[in-house]
Amino acid sequence: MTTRRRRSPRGSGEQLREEIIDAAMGLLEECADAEAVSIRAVAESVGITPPAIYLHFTDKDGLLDAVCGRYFEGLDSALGAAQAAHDHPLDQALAMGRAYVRFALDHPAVYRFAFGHTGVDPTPMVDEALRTAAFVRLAGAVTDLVGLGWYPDPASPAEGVAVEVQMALEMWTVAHGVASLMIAKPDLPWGEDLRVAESVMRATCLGRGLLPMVGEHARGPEVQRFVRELRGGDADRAQ
Amino acid sequence: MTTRRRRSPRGSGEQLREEIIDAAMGLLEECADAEAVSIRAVAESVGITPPAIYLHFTDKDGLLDAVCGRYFEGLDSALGAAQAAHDHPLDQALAMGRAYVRFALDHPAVYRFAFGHTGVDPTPMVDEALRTAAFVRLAGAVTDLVGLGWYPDPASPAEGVAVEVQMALEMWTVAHGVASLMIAKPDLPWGEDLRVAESVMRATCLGRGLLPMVGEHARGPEVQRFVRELRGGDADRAQ
DNA sequence: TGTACATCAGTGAACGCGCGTTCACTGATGTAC
DNA sequence: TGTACATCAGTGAACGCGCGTTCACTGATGTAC
Repeated sequence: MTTRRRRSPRGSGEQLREEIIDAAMGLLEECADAEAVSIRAVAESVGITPPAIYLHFTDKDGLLDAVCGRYFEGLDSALGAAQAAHDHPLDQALAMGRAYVRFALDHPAVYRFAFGHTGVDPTPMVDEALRTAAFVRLAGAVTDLVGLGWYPDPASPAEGVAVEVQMALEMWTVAHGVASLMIAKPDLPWGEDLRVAESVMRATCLGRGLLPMVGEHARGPEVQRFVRELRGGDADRAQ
Repeated sequence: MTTRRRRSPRGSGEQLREEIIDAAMGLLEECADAEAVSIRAVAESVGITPPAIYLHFTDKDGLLDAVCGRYFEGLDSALGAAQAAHDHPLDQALAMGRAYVRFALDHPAVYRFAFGHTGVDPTPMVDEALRTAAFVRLAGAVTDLVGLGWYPDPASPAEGVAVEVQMALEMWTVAHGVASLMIAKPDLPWGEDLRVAESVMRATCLGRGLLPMVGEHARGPEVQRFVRELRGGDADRAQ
């Protein structure tokens, strides 16, 4: 049992609420297991009694939702910083991918928890995904790329889904794959830092642009220009 | 309570063991939640009493390990069939990627459970991964591709890890990303069947080969040959 | 073929535990006069 | 400035529950004679 905390003054209920979220997030990371995060453990960690939690959250799910919300806020903030550090949308997209993986690795247990439930929720997941600021941010950079002609519309657009949404989804998939597998299997030969992430994201960006481009007739110079541009700013882009 | 089952004859303890694994796997898929799989629920599903489980497994973890083992057996078998259906190692790699995603989507809860724990286990994970037949199979196809000159050794080999291991790891990452995110967010605009998986895996194969190839000097015809070959057998490769 | 017996797969009841949540309460904080 | 009082953030004790696991047991199965 930690020391008893001073009672909050009248108007500042919000502060304890934040402390509870902090504690829950800390326990989740510490134990690396969502089942170990109990109302009792969170309360003890904050220095209050279990029932006090219910003054700030309707139930345990409410608390865990808040933890996820906190994570996504931080994620969007990290992606925003990564985006702001670059001008070209390709650099922005790659930087956001790196930031995404890095942020996930910094909060592995929360990340696993946030993506460890099926999407059969009350809230439809499409809306949730679109409302997720992080995904919108990524899709924005990809849209800019399409606008620059890097990713021409495919010959056969699939099911009326915009090409930039498809591509943002694929980039998200790749970043998620790296983050998720690095968390699940940290002892695989990942090499130093984000080497694999960098390589696979770059390969996807390159290959994804080339696939439709060479579909009907292989346009040599165009392919080479594309490749040169993608490879051009390596030194600047490497973080 | 289901009907009481006939007692197994003397030598056939193995059969009930398999039935218990089946039941646990079924419950896991049904509830889509590992916490819902209790010893009691499994026992009731099989038609035995809880203590009988302990005649076949040391404890609950032992049972869940066996469930994962069953999954990985099936996965390797599915990948084997996919591989056997093609001659060219690139076709084999892509087919195995598709089979990986398809098999994961067929057992979403088990997949999530198998990848939902950190690798800080007694068994070192590198060994486990290398012993995993499925990964060895994929790495084999990639090794064949390297042998055919599709993926030349990089100018700067990273940390002494063989290029084919790096590439197999990246392909695994991509397939895992698709499977994992499709399971976690089924309502995203994935399109029909494995469209996104097909696209992103193909893009990775293409871009991954091009990245080192154009590193020092952009070799035009070589790039085009590569691209043509990759795109050549579309009709044959589409499942 | 018939009977006594050893084996051991599975049972029934119970254990201790930690959990999420409730409810009547307490007592420090801030306010009205 | 001093006092009585309302508010409400947090407490303490308890609830019912389902869990993993144990242990002495039962009784069908197979075997020895």
